[in-house]
Parts: sequence; C-alpha cells; structure tokens
Amino acid sequence: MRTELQPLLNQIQRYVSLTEGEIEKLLAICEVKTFRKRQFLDQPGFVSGYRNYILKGAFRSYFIDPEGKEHTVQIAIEDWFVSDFYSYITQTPATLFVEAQEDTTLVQMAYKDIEGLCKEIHALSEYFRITTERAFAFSRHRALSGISMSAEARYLEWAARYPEMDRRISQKVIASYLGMTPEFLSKIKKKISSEC
Amino acid sequence: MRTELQPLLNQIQRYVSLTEGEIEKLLAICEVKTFRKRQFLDQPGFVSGYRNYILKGAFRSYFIDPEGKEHTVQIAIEDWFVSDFYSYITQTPATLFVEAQEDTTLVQMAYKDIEGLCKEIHALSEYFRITTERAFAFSRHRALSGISMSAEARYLEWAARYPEMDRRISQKVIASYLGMTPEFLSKIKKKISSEC
DNA sequence: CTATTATCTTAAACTAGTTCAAGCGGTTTT
DNA sequence: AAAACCGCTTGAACTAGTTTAAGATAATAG
Repeated sequence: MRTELQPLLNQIQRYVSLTEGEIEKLLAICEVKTFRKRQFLDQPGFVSGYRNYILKGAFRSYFIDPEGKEHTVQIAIEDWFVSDFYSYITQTPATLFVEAQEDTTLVQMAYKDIEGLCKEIHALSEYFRITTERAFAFSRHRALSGISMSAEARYLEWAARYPEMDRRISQKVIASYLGMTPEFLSKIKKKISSEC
Repeated sequence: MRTELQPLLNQIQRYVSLTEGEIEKLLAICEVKTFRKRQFLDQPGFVSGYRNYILKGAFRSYFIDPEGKEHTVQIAIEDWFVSDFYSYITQTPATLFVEAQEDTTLVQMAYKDIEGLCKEIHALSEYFRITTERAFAFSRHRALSGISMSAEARYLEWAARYPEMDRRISQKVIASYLGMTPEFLSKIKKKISSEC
C-alpha cells in the first residue's frame, strides 16, 4: 500500500470503518500531486474537478471583488481539504483562486470517482455526510461568534486558535481573511505588542 | 399513508429514490407538530433533538450577543429545514432561539432515529450527504457575494430572491438578518421608494 | 373599543474601520 | 550591484453605518 496516503485513511477512519476491499477501491481513485508556491489549484473559468486533501504545505483560496480587492476565503494547511467547493459541488466554473502559499503535496480525488464510490460504498457516503454536516455546523457557529466582535478581537481569537497559520501566512493574507485592511491589522498588532 | 407528509417525501425523492420499505421506515420516525406564533422550537440551554421540516408557516433563529443585541441567523418558511443546527449536530445545549413567526406545522425527526436510519438506509445517507454538501457550498457562496456589497445592495438582492419572506417577515427581523440596524433599513427603503 | 406595547420613521451626533499617501526594510530579478 | 518589487508601518482625512432619542403608526391583549 502507498504509505504516503495513510494520513487520509486515518482521517476517514476516525468517523467510519472501511473493509480491506473498500480501502483498495478508495486508494485506486487517489492521486498524489505537488504544487509549487504561488501555483493555482483552481482558478476562475475552470471547473474544480477534485477534492484535495493536504499532506504537506499550505493553500489559500480567495476572490477578487468588483472593486479589485482580494478577499481570502479559506486558509488551509496539513490535514485540511481545500478547493473552490461551490465550483466542485455544482461542477460549474470556479470563481475563486486557490493558490499554494508554500510548496505543497496533496491527494486528489476526482468528482466523478467520489460520486461513484459514494453510491457504491455506504461507509464512504456516511463519512462525507457526517463530516460535511459537522463542517457546516461549525462554520456557521464560528461565523456567528465573529459577528459581534471588533477587528482586534477577531484577530486575537483566530491567532490563538491557529498559531501555526499565524506564523506561516503573510499578514496581508491574514487581514483579508479576517475582513480588515492590512493597514488596520498592522495597527492592531502594534497596539497588542505595546500593551503587553 | 399520511398524505400530509408527501411534501417531505417529494423533497427527498428529488435527490434519491427510496423503496416502499424504506419509505415506511422513514415515515415511522416522522412526527407532525404545530407551534403557535412566538413559541420556541429550540432555545439556549436545551439540546436540539430534531430535524424539523416546515409544512406550513415560518420560523426564524437568532441569538443575543454580549451587548444584548439580537442577530437573526436564519429565516425559514415552507419546505425549509430549521433548527439550531450546531446544537443538533453536536448534541450539546443550544445557543440559538428558534421561534415561530406564524402559527406553524412541521415534521420532526429525532437525532437518534435519523442517525440510525442513515446507517441502515444507504439512499437516506446519500440524501443528507448531497443536500448538506450543496447547502454548505451555497451558503459559503452567498456569504462571499455579500461581502463586498453595501447594506442597500444586500437588501435589494435578498428581497428580489425571497419576496415571499420580505412580505411575511417584520422589517426589524429582516434588518437583523441582513446585518444592519432597523433604522438604516428604514432609510434604505425610503431611498428606494423615492428613486422609482 | 380602548389601552398598551411593539414596530417603523426621521434626524443629528458619533465611531470603527477605510482610504490615501508616503517612507522603510528585505528579496527577487536583471 | 542596481533595479524593481513586495510586504509592513504610520498618520491624516474620510465615510458607511451606528447610536440615541423622540414622535408616528400599527398590532394585540384585555
């Protein structure tokens, strides 16, 4: 077996158990790919064809609004799935850029292969049902707790929760992820460091 | 068969097909309940026990932030599912109020019954997998397209998309759903009506 | 039908965060 | 080693949306 795929199998088997035969079928649709820093995984105009599970590295997804401003939608490192999920689910052209922030290795599973296997393997369908329900619930929950927070509180909470990302990702990207200007984040960091 | 449950079956069979036996098992876990205007379906401190599918009426879910302000999270009418989804999924006490906006009839399916049936019936697991994936993708997509919009643009787009809700739901609730003060929404509506 | 309470409107003062602009180090390209 | 570029900082002017407050209108209970 390709041991490099073990992290993906571990992730899935945290939620469901697969038989030997099912594991084999799953591994058969997996492909490992590498991306260089600044390379795009998805980009506007192209349909997002894969679910991508990060083995090593970091990605971010972002879009550019009508006034030309960048908005970072997701920051993903090891053990996260990343893509323009709307494009993947609807199989229509992407609106997001999904860009490597470091040299990255990931596992790709094609849309049709996943859909086929979900129809065939009940446990896999359950894996995606359960994890997507959880991801949906958590994402809403997080969005809500952010709603009544100041920009400073949002940054402090996020940095405490994802110190690894705070270290590896540029301040400009973090600001656009947290919904503020880089200038304002700079001011916040100055204030924080002067306070303690 | 209980014909009042037909809308729910239609909704499910838009995505998957169920055998006669599967339909029977599903209907066996469904209960129809009615709520009076202003009655709570979920509230902070109590675990959300059901998936609720609205047959007739309207609900909204909201929370109260540390400064005492209400934020409406979801507005739901006929054919929508409604609950404190985070509480339902994690089976921990709710943080949201889910309150009837009109006298409402809905179908309730208990958490344990659903989880049991999803393990048993592959098609049902697929129904929830597919619809949750879509709901997740669409909710992110909508959140993004709202990000770079003014309060006025958000209201105009929302009202054009959900005219029915715009008619039935109070302006105060709509404002808190769209993330602005009722005063500001009032100004927007005045401006709109003076423009055309 | 009347009293009460909630919703909607309007306007003036206010603020969190943006925009613009300029300068500073570091790093990639030539 | 220069040139061009990128990310970070700093400050002053600005604005979309909030806050506060008070009056007008509508809904609901008794």
